[in-house]
Order: sequence, then C-alpha cells, then structure tokens
Amino acid sequence: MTVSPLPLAEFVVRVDNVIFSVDTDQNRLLVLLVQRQQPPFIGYWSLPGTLVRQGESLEAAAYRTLAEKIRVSNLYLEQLYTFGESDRNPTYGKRYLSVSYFALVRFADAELIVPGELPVQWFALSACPDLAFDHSKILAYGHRRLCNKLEYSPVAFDVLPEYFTLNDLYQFYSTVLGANFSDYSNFRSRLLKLGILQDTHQKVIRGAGRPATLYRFDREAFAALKDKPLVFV
Amino acid sequence: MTVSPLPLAEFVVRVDNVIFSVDTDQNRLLVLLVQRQQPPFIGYWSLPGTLVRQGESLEAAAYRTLAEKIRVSNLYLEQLYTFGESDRNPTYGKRYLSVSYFALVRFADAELIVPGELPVQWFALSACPDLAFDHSKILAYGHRRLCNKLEYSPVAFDVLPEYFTLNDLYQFYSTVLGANFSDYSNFRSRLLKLGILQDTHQKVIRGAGRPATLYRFDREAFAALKDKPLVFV
DNA sequence: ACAAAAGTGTTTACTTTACACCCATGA
DNA sequence: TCATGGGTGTAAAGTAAACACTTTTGT
Repeated sequence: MTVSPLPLAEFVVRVDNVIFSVDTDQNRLLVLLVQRQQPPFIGYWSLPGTLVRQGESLEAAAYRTLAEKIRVSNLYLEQLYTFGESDRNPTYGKRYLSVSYFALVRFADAELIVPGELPVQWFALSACPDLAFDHSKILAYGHRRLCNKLEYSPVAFDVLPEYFTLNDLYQFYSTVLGANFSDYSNFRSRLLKLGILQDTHQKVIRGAGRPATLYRFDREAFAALKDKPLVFV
Repeated sequence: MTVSPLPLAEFVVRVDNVIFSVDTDQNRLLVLLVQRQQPPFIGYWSLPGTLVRQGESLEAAAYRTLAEKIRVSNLYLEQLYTFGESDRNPTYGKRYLSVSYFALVRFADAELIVPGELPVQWFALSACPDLAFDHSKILAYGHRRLCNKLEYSPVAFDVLPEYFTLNDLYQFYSTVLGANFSDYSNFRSRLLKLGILQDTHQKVIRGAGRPATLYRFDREAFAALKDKPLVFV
C-alpha cells in the first residue's frame, strides 16, 4: 500500500439494486424501478439505490434500499458488479462508485412501500423504459446473471413458496428464460432425478385437472451435492 | 438519489489484482504477490494493488498496478468482486473499498519489474503463504473464477502464443484444473469439433516424437458461436 | 528398431430430446 | 364423457469416458 505521489480520488459509494420478481400468473418477469424527482434525469426511471452511510457495509446498504421500497419475507441477494465513473460529480465534488446488487424476491408477498413523493413500480422487463444514468446497462447485466443462475443454482427455491408443485417451478423457469426453454416432462424428470425435492405426498387441486403433488426444497440433500455441478435446465 | 439525513461514508478505493499465470513447463499455476514493507501486516505477502487516483477509472488502476509489476504483451483482465470493510481505516480516517480484478497473463513473456525496495514474486498456488488482509479470500475467489472461466470461455487463447499445438492447450488446462481433468484424446476431439481452431497445416518438432500441428484461435468462428454455450471441458 | 510424442478410432455407458400416452379430477 | 392439467415411459439421437491403436519423428 504505497502512498501515491499523485492525488487520490475521493469517493462516495452508491449501491444500486436490480430487483427482479416473477409474476407467474401473468407470466411476466418484473423489475422494480423508482422515478427520479431531481435532476439529472428528472422524470426518468432508475434502479432503487442509496448512498452508503458511515459504518454501513455494502450489503447492509443493499438490504436497506430494498427494505425502503418493499416488504419481503424471502429473497435472494448477491453482488453484481461495480461501475466506476472516472469524472467527479458536480454536486458532490467527489467521484461516484456504484456497487450493484442483484436481488430476486417472491412476488406474492412483495408488498410495495409507496411513499407520497417517490413513485415505485414493477415493470415487465419486456416493457421497460430507458433508464437514468447507466442503469439500463446494469439491468441488462443483472438479467444475464439471473438467467445463468437459474441454470446451475437453486435460487428459484429462495423465492418460490415453501410448498410448490413441479408446474409452479416450471412456470417460474419459463417466465424467466422464455418458453421453449425445455419440455415440461423432461424438466420434471431432470429435477426429480437430482434428488433435492422432497415429495410431501400432499396434493393440491387448482381448478380442473388432476391434483398436483406438493414438493419442498430439501436443503440437506442439496448441501450434500454442493460440489457436484447441478443442471436445472 | 435522495440526500441521506445520516452522514455518508467517505471512501478511498483500492484496486487489488489476482494475477495468474501458468508455467506449462513445470506444470504450475502461479500467482503474483508483493511483500509488504509497511505495517499493518509488514513482511506478509499480498496481492498487488493500488489506490485509485483522481480521474482514473477502476480498470485503468488495475492495468496500472499490473504494469508496475510486470511487462506483458497479452493478457486477460476482468473485474472480480468488491470487498467493503465497514469500519474506517485509522491511517486515512476513511473507509477502504477494495475492487478486485482477476488477470491471466502469458508466462513466457511476463517480465517481472523488480524494483529495489518492493519484492515481487511468482508463487505456485499450491505453495502460497497466508496473505495480508483478506487477500487469501480474494485469491480463493479468483481461483474459483479461473477454473470456471476455463470451462466455458476461451480465456486460454488470450494467454497462449498465437500459434500453439493441441498439446500446449491441453497442458495449460491440466495445469490449471489439475491432471485427470480430461483424457487427452477426448479433449482433442472436443476442441476440434467446436470449430474454433484454425489448422495452419504447419508442423512443429519439439524433441523426439511426431511433429505436432500448429493451430490458431479463430476469432471469427468463435464470434459466430457467441450465443451457443461452449464446453471446453 | 525402439522410444516418444501426435493423432485416430471404437466401444460402452449414459444423457438429452421429442413425443406418445395414461391418470385423476371438475364440469 | 370430455376437457384439463398432472404425470409416466420410451425410442432415437447425441455425448462422454476409457482406452486401444496407428502414425511420424529422433536416436
């Protein structure tokens, strides 16, 4: 850690969250956006973000931003990427660094906190406007990560209800990855063969048709397979 | 970007590089370390890093650190992860944020710049000491990334000479992933079937044995397959 | 002629894909 | 009894792993 002879940059660090959710009823992948009330980019939609406070870890700042916008019981959160602009911000006279986080929340119990002044809203990813700053780039990056994660990691179970049918799981995957990502019956057999789903022997009836079996994610069985690469798609 | 009522943290941002190289002659995966001359952790080895200067992008800082330690003609560089301590550093009175970068350089032409005071050295990953700060954690993270990258992305070609034999490529993979990562003949057929290697029809003789064909990476052919997932192992 | 390294081919087991078909329920 | 969604099975194609074998060079 040599002391540099040239002046160091002083930074204010932002955390910006790409918060996804899946509305399986309407088959839509959603992203949470807030509308800016101040310049620059006034009126534009942007990712929910915040400035990191004294004594606050990056992850804590990410959780705080999330908690300011929605109440959720279950979620998956991980760091995405750090974007650094090289020129100083005129307002603060300092440089901004944006550490982005990627979150996936359960739609059914994601209750939006809509304060008077700051519009917060789910957007279908397919109908998403141009965002402020470089947030469209961050969003695209987050979407790629989400698709990849689904293939080899059990994030879906962090966000599905505790008990779910194989069709619920399939709908979830279809909505994120697009239809034709896989044949339903092959998806079934693949997932069941992994041995990470517990059959509860309970059935659920939803309208017409044969009752579906309820499964739950078996965390112990999954932990035992931690080193083996899993393929969900 | 709401102005927060609570005091914001002021940051000094470091860039720390996990710089890997592969010595295919000795079958060793190497990482570049520097020995600390100041407290804390005086005498400990650490990842080469630097503080980000005014007007300097994160990536530029990563390249600068690299260029201060080694001269290379070819390399692969990407951002790894951002580690943020939540408590302020006593020396600077500010918080540190460490944005880590992951680099892979060609060993043959990585010429170490050894200044008088600051020892810089390649370490075999298998014989790597405990590092200063949380750098062992960062290194482990970088190693995992390297192994994953090799499986689905053509980083090896950024770091192999322009013309190489299939055995060179195999040695490279073996050294990083460990022997028994794959049978040589199966590796050959898999790589050739991808269609991203150009046969130059030139042969090279290295000691005894049948001359080997020289190949080169076919960037156009690879670009055409960009959307299809490739498997190198 | 033999060792060494490059390169080819083959056998076997497994996965993936596409699709046909049966099952259990409500209307 | 038929529509609807749940669930099983299977044939064909493709991939992976192990390994035997051939080819071309230096010594």
